[in-house]
Amino acid sequence: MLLTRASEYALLALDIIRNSEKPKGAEQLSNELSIPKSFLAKILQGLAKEGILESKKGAHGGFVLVKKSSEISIASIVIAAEGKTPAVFDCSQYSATCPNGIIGSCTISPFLVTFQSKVDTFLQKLTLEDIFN
Amino acid sequence: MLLTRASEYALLALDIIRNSEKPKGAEQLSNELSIPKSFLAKILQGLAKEGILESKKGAHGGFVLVKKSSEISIASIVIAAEGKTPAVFDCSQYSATCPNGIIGSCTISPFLVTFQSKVDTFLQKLTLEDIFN
DNA sequence: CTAATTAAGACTATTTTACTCTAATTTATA
DNA sequence: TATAAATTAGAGTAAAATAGTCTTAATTAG
Ligand code: SF4
Ligand code: SF4
Repeated sequence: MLLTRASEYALLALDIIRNSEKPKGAEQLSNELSIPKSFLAKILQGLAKEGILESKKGAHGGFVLVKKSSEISIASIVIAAEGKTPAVFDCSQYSATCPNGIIGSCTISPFLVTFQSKVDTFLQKLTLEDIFN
Repeated sequence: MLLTRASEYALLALDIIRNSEKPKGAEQLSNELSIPKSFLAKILQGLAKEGILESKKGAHGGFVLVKKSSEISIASIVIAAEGKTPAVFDCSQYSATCPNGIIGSCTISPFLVTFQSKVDTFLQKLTLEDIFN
């Protein structure tokens, strides 16, 4: 699985948030989507940290979009939700996790790197607006 | 992670096997690649079942390629190694695992399906020969 | 016959994912 | 200014997937 629940929940929540005038609270979103509140809250906090959402504390608080849908890439959302960019494989980003220490001379490494870059590009080019239209 | 160790080991092993005249045993491969023998054996058995490798039992046995490298898609290897096609997400193949039962009306499902199909196509078009050249 | 090898399947260990819980902080508004 | 409604932070837990192990059986070249 390239994506986890975190990305799913982030995208589902963002679709609701972008269609709302007022800030949407974590509890309200979790009800509408039938997903665990604490978990969703965590994810939304992550999106806020990355500057995708603005969070308003206190009564009548909640989350609102800061940018236009067309200015938010799916890549940025997924990275914020997962805490890292989704990897095709351990070493597909040269993250130095080769158990054999053979990165560089590995026969399949070039394939993995190309594959990863295809995925990266796909996600970077797509925006929130794209996927909901 | 879209791919697991099983795919990595399968590909690394296949590169050695295709460059060998004689059948390659699981033990020999596991030594050359420094990967656990039992685990590799399991994976090779899977490749044999899918008709990617031929296995020869008994003394001087081992594994050989049955088709030409250019006739073996990476997709078929990965499917054999993983036991299933690598999924972008739970529901990206309409495998009916939607916890909300909203497949069909889900706002992000179209995106997931397109993403999955991009990945599928990429892996289907690539052959063993391609990635080692 | 026998040593070398694959086959099959149950089992275990490790890691990652998917949460949960509690306490602290902020803020609109009554 | 008190209060209730929210986010924030971080530790902790449960479940699932990954990555392996082990043992026994079946083949087969020599
Ligand atoms: S051996 Fe190759 S594929 Fe495996 S981790 Fe190292 S670089 Fe990556
Ligand atoms: S809600 Fe949408 S994304 Fe989530 S599992 Fe169901 S169909 Fe897939």
